[in-house]
Amino acid sequence: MRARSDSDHKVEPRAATVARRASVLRAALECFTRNGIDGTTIGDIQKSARCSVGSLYHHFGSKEGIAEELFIEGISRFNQGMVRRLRRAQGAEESVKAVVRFYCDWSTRNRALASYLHSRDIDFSADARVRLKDVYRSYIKEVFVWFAPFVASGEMRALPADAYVPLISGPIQEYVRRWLSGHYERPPGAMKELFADAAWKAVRVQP
Amino acid sequence: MRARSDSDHKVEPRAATVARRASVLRAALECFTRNGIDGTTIGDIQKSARCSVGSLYHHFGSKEGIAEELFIEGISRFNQGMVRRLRRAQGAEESVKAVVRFYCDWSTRNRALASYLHSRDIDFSADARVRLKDVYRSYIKEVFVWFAPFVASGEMRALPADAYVPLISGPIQEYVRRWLSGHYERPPGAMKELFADAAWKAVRVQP
DNA sequence: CTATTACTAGAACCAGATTCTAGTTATGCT
DNA sequence: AGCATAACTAGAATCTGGTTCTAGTAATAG
Repeated sequence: MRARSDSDHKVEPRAATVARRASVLRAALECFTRNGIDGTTIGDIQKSARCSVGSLYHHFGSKEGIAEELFIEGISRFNQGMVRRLRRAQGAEESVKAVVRFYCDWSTRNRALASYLHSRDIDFSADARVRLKDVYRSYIKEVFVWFAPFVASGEMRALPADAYVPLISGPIQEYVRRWLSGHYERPPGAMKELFADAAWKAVRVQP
Repeated sequence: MRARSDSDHKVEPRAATVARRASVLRAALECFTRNGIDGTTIGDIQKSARCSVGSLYHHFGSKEGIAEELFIEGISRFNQGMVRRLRRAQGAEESVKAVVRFYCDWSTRNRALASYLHSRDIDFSADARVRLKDVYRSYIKEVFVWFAPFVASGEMRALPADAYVPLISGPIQEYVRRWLSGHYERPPGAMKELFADAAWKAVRVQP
């Protein structure tokens, strides 16, 4: 009941592997949040995850590898949530506003991870950058497929493709970033509807 | 012609000091850009700046210290430029659009520094965070003094104070960030007016 | 001209990331 | 079942590179 079809040669990882990787990532996020990335040592993660150095290096290759994995997994989780949320929305206005609201809600609910995701995306290995770009590309495709009909029907403005994300989620993103780094007091929830309205105003047809 | 008033006890740094600090920061930015922060060693910076380890530590205390200084200086330079640009603008609409345009132009002109400024702002020492907050606070005050009359006169919407920056510069910032990390092809200049218009629409009174 | 302080140099040190060797445990195959 | 192979774990040994320390040299003040 867990073997894969015989045409699929990819090996199913052991249950223990999955658990260990997850526990390491959990531990790493905890340490990174408390002491920053540079501030945490392999030893810290090791102790917190109750595993050996060998194990860490077997699964992730390096400290940087752990950081990259955590980042990419976090982004993936966020993207999945967003797509799921979008599919429940009805119509253009609802959809645009759903993007803003989800961004806000998710960041509030997963504060530590959100903070980590904001902290970096440079300094990655070439390999990680490629993986990240793939994740991003497939996400953006799904999102565009969702919105394309609204543009076609004339409900949303026709703009250069790269303009939509900044216009819709730029403001809430910037607010959340500043809130996470302690510059703003009020939780993003307080601004949610304001930014949702602004997003819709920015991309709808008609002033 | 360079002595300070006798009531001022702060010591004027030597010319050589100023030059050395500057050359280290220049070298550091170069290295960070090429190899990332973790990827550059003290030795790299040293070689690139043609100075000794002792000198580096005398001036900056640590590698992190160099990174922080570079960051804070970069932000300050940006802020100064923005304020200067703003003072040349006439009226509310001009001013709002000037913010977007300046952000765009500056990032394009100082690409390496802009990229560095986007790459982090976490992982800083408590001291650096305080300094950064000060820089930011005094900047935001100047900007708000500039815009307050437009709100008072009813040209711009009255909103929670923390909403303006995200609404006005959130989109261009997000676009630039993605452009810098290679996700977007078109230089921000191509989007400048689009985002400037959107910013104005977001904060003006009247739909 | 002397005292003081800013600054530079580079060798020594040391923390902590990474590598290596020797295992142990699970899975697949016959 | 019993063997072969690959996944995984452990922790000691190594090595890179950040930091500290000592001994200076230049500049400024009185």
